[in-house]
Amino acid sequence: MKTLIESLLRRALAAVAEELVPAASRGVSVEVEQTRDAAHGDFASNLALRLAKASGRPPRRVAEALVEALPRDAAVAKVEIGGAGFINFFLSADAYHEEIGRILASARRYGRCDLGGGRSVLLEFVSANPTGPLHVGHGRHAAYGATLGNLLEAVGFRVEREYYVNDAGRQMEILAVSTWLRYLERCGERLSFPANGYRGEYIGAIADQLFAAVGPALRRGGAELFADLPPDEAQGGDKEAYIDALIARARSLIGDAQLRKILDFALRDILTDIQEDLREFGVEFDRWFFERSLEEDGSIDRALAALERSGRAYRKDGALWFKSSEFGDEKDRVVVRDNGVKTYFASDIAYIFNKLERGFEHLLYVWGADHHGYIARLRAGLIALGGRPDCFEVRLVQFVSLFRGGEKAQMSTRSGEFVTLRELRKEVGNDAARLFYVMRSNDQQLEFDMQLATSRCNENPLYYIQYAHARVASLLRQLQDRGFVYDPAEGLARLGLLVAAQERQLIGRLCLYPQALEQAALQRAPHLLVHYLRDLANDFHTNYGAHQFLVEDPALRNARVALAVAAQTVIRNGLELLGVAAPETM
RNA sequence: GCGCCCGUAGCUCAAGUGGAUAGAGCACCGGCCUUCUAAGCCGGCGGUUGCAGGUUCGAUUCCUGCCGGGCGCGCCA
Repeated sequence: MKTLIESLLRRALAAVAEELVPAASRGVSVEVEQTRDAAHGDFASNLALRLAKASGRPPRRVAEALVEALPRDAAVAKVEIGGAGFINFFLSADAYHEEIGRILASARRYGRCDLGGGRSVLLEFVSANPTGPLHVGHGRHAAYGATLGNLLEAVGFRVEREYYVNDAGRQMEILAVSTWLRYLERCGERLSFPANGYRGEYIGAIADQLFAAVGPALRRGGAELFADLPPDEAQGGDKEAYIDALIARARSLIGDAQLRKILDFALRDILTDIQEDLREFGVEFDRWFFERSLEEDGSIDRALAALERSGRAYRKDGALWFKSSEFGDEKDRVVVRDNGVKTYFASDIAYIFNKLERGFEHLLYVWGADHHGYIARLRAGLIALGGRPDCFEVRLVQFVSLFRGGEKAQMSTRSGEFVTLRELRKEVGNDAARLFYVMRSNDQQLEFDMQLATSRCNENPLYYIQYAHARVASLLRQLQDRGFVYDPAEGLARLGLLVAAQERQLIGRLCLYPQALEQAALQRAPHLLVHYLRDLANDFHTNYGAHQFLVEDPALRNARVALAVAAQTVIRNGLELLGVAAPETM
């Protein structure tokens, strides 16, 4: 509909271009927008305002000339000039009714389009370190990323969802040592737990399983364990140096192979938990990509070699540096430390190299807001490796504050005081969690009110939207109970009977769905879809309260029911993209 | 100090990437249930969009400078 009006305007512009300033009209793009105010019609264009200056005429005069030259079309009932010089288009009722017909005919597919043209997008999200269960912050990433993937698919992109598992590096060794120490406690050793260790209760549970599996085979005495270690934080020392020394000690006492076994034991347990958690949350991944594989298949070395070959890496102070400052980063970054250990950043570069090698046209990352400092350096890596800068996109998700009974809950993986995603889901349910997580703009900090999410009153947008869907289902059941038969074809043919303000409002809102969907997808803004659905539910409830549906007159009855079914269809489609159930009864 | 995000009604948030009179929900006040779910509907109240400039036909939106809040700035991961 929008494109139709744009083409009409373009033809009008071409017709009057001679009379106006030709050079000016050539550079102007024709823009048509939906109006916010019904008094301004359905669509409006600011074309005349934009041409006014170049043509040297008042905007309204330009608008008059354009309207004069506008071709006629059955879908356009009326054209007016409003405000400073807006051209307002009023659509015919038929144009709307045809759209309702498309909703009923397309049903579950309504709103989908091929804007993306099948272009491939690699969507990486969550990617939380497998050092503990997912907490409520990860839940927001999961809900946001999953919804984003659904939206992009709905508008025609081919989306691959990927989780990057950081199963290599120092934090994994800390995990292994933390698990081993808890295991030693199970064996009867008394020891002080390192400040930098993972303190969560889940470590103890893993240690229990480890003990059950291997018995006391990995037990070592406290004396040899702690002899000659540097001071921990509590003793005024450096907790990083202390944990590194502890890792080295563990390795010398039980051997590298055994430490690796403990690491894998803990990793498998935690990762399995994460995978189950996400699956239960309705968040699916096409691929779990392991950081370790980058080292094992030589990807890191290949990526570093590529940098060195192209002169984008150099040696200084015994370390290998990437000249990221040449590509927009604020300073160069170390990729191989002077002790020969590759940095996390080296893995990231190798991973992005790998993504490019796999042929993805667009790389979309969802990161926590605290990672914004990495955007510049990773983009630098991408450019250095030959990627197009515009195929790299990062969406930051701001923090979640959880409130329970007015109390703000603290979240920290190390302290073990966090609230897990699983706990949250259990308390408020998947539907409330999915909706609340994406209800706000991703770059807005989220205050997640668990009491609101569980409340069964109308403060809760989840119930408001779901209730609209259930009401239609209930209506259809009532219809059957009363011996009526719904005739969709007649309903569609009789939509002209629905001329009340509430009905016209609802019809208009329904027709906006494809654009709401497109906008939410292209702006990476699922919250726009939530707001649209809330508004739609509002229009539905208003209309529902204003009219009787199951009336004797079959024409009117079928028309009203058809409209209700169309509303139900759009609500169901929208909720599906959000990963929220559309219940038949409530 | 530098960088990123945010600042809009009493509260929680929108505002289709520069459009027309800045919108919802909650809270507060007042109406509507013997009829399809009152988990609902209708009406009212509520604003110098943090402050000061600038850009232009037009600014919550873009630019500059302040103020306030969050986060980040390692040969950590």
